[in-house]
Amino acid sequence: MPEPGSRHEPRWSAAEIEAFFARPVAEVAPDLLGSEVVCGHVRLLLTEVEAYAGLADPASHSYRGRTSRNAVMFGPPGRVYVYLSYGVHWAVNLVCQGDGDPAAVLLRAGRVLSGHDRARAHRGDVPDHRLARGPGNLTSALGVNGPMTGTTLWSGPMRWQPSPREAAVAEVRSGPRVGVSLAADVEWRFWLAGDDTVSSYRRSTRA
DNA sequence: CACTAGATGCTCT
DNA sequence: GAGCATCTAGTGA
Repeated sequence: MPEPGSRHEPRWSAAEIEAFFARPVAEVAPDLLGSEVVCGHVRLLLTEVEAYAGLADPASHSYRGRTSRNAVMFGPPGRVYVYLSYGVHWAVNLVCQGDGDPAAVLLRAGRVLSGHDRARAHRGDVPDHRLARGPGNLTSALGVNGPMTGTTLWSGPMRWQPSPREAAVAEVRSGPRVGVSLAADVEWRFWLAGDDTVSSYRRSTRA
């Protein structure tokens, strides 16, 4: 939780956060690099994300319409969409755009800024740069889980704040999304160049 | 480091 | 039943 007086105290209101995520998902995704999420005692700087749109994006969970799993994507922006991947790992998305226009950004990797001991308690004995490398590892490090789906980024268990103004913005790279068999060449994966917390690219064997 | 194989169980057809 | 928005351990260079 942010402590008063620290540089991590909230800078944006709920309305400002909602407006940030109300934009087109492919614009929001690269803007998230360098911003921070907090859950429990773990704080993370985002280093790798992927954009998923709706009806125009065959790789998106919302492509084939609303289901019980993806319902949150169809709601207002600034919410958390959590789903179970491969029946084993939680993955977390931030809902973008607006009501009825489903889109979200998948959080793929981050650098743990504080709470290393808590993150390691969830993840086991791995080096710092691997604590939150990969979508499943990221949620594990943060302690994010399924029941958190639908909560807001300003009043829920997982909070988000933009990059500190003084933060030096590293170079952003983009490329195809990891592991998708449809729209496998759409370059909607974004990461910070040269960062060792970024996961490695794997193309779907079906693509 | 690069690459591969197999476990895993939920979601949707 | 098919297909996963994945991970780790294992191999070999």
